[in-house]
Amino acid sequence: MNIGQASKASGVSTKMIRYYDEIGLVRPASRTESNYREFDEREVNELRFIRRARSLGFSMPEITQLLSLWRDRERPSREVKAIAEKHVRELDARIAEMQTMADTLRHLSHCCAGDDRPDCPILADLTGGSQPAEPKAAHGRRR
Amino acid sequence: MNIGQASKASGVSTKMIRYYDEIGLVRPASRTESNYREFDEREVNELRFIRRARSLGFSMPEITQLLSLWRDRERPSREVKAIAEKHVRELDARIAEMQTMADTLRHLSHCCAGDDRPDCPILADLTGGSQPAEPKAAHGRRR
DNA sequence: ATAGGGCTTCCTACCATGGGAAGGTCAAGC
DNA sequence: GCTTGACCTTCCCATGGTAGGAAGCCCTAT
Repeated sequence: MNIGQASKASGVSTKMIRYYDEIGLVRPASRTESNYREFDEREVNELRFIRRARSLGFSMPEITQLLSLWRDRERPSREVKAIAEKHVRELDARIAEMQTMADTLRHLSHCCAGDDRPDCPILADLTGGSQPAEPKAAHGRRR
Repeated sequence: MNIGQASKASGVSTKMIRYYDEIGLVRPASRTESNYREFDEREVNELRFIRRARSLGFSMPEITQLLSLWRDRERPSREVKAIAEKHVRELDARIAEMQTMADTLRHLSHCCAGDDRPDCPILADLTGGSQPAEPKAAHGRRR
């Protein structure tokens, strides 16, 4: 199987297959006489594995770990589970962050008339934001 | 005010201030005789604006739009609101995507014993994933 | 006047991905 | 056997937002 067929079979672009090869995520593919990479079912399965893991948001280092566990028939499932759970925690953290952003914006949008007038709580928030702009009344500056 | 002071006052790194300058997000700062950039309160406010908008997840193109609306005292708040709402929709979409990933992984984790044994539904999913691997038993392939 | 720190520009890297060019290779049809 | 077109190879470039660093100029305080 050459790279194009492996690409179709795995759903990973030829670009990315070469890249994974280059960074050592998969073992360097064997080559034909004329220097073409050649792939077998096993390697295609690895590519599919990577594709699926990427689609679940795993980082490349995580995938490196997962791949080596996957190759190891003696692995303790504990280790796989630990990686997955850590990743879930990271996802949850990022979700919470974005949720906070979205909620803030929803609130501001809700308060914004959205008509022809220029007054806009959204811009007001961006202006002042978390920093209270300048106190201006310099003598009694709190904090 | 030179770039270092503007950076402290705005919370934007000098690196990023120069970058925003370079890509034209803020107007090129005026220069002293010795080619130092100089900033006034108004420019520092713009930098704060950008920082706050970044922290709400707006992209640079969106911030470009927001900044120009912010500078325009005649803007209709409608336009600001539209940008914010579009961004909220994008955030929600990305949140939903990540939520799906997290839920999938939570389910798989839940099904994984997480002990010394090698059997692992997480790896099994990554192997077969959405693609049913190869049917192998070729005659009766469901779906 | 000298030291130090701030300023300038320019180059590099990150990460995963894709676009494209230049040139070698294979297979099919004549 | 030769042409054609599809495929392969490597190499370079770009993305986006941020950071690190080097070389060299400038300012200020001692």
